[in-house]
Amino acid sequence: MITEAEYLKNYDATRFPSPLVTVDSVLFTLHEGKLCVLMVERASQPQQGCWGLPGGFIDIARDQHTRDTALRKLTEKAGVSPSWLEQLDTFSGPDRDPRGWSLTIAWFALIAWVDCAPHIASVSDARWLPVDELDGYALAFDHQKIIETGLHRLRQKTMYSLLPVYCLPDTFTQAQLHEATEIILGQPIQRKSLIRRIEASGMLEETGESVATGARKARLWRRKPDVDIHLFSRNLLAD
Amino acid sequence: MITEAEYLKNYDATRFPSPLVTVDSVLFTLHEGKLCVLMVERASQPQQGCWGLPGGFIDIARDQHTRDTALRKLTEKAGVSPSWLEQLDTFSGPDRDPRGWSLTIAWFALIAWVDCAPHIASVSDARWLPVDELDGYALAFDHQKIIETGLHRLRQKTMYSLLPVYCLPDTFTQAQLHEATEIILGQPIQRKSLIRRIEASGMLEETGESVATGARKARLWRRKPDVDIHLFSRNLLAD
DNA sequence: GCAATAGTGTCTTTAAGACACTATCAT
DNA sequence: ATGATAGTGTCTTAAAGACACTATTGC
Repeated sequence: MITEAEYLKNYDATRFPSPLVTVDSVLFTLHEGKLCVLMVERASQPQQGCWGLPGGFIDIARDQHTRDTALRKLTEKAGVSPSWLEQLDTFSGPDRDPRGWSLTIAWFALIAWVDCAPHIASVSDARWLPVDELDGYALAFDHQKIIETGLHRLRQKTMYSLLPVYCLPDTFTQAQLHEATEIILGQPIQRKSLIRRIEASGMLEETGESVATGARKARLWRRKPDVDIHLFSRNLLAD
Repeated sequence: MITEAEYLKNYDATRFPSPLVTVDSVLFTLHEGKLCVLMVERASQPQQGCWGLPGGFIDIARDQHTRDTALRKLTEKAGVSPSWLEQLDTFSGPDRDPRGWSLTIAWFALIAWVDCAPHIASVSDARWLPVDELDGYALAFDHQKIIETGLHRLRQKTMYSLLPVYCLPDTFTQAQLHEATEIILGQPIQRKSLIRRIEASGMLEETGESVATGARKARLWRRKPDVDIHLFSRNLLAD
């Protein structure tokens, strides 16, 4: 019987073959009436030239969690950290990456288009692709499946929370939230239902300002500082 | 510019330091009116003698997914594969394991107590621990936190599905499902609500048999073969 | 004034909560 | 027959759906 200290002194982490571990993020935004996902053109092998999710290897010297890895890679590509970031799922297996048995920890993120538009416009390898046009692109590895999982999470959570506010700028109108919700869910939503939810959630507050949108001015709203997301006990579109 | 084939020929997966990757499972069951989690007494270092979740390293020669790793380890410890198995979350960081930067993929599982009682009784290192008595045990690594995350998942999902049926034997009465739901949620549930949900879910069917429970006989139910779980659009206990 | 968008009032619908009622079985 | 547990009927309640109504603004 040895002590833990003795055991650790002699421990060799490379004795057993271990999987290749990466972290990838599905970052959604809304732009011109479409739901888009941030994709990066792969500059190097493998799958060079394909479009892949922003991600990469964990830097065990710098990252305290895989969340840090996700944030680091997203900040590199989008120039800003997302408004929403949560773990999505992991994807693993011997065949998903030609380099061998691999595992990716996928994160799910949201951001307002305006918050990163300038940065993304300035780089040539990152681009917002509308999710309904992904068929036209060669996607790397199993990233198509990861995106679908992210889409499913986005739609589910939109049914029982105000998650779409994290796709909007700091201040926004009820109409913007309404449009965002309809784009994500792909069907019409009663305006009244959303307004009731804004009230009931306690997540949002009026800024006091209004903006002209062509007709009557609309009041501006923002998320209360440091407020947690509110989960409703019923879904929208319950049929 | 090199081709992918040339690149792969020269690829060395050990060039970059990579995290220690494990798979752990939170397997819950119900026994004697208590919610229990399967724990294993650690036979070797690190954290020898502590109680930990059943889990271990991925065997990249045998496991096609981390799900297979979870199943392999659970079958070793519980002697049977769980009725329910889904991915829970990942936990990572430089300090959670003394061997170095580590990552565990946590799975969430349910099984009926009777299905693995004989096997667990036959081994000395695995035991069902009631979740409300875990304070009395030295738990390994961050397994306390992983269990709490599993508990949260179990309680949330119980509010909008019939998930507790996966903690019950193949055939069961409405009263058993009712009791299971109340134990998991920790508060009384209207019998009528559950009966309505059984009907509406389309997941269950009567076996045609009845069992005596002391008074009037109760009808037996089972899950329809290969049926998917039904998600309700409202939660129980919505207040 | 009129068109257009913002915002409200209120009736209907759905599924849960509450709880009393009836049914069946062992004794 | 009685008591206990199984199972039903039905009223109330909470929140979404539907949709018509009023309010405000630019022209």
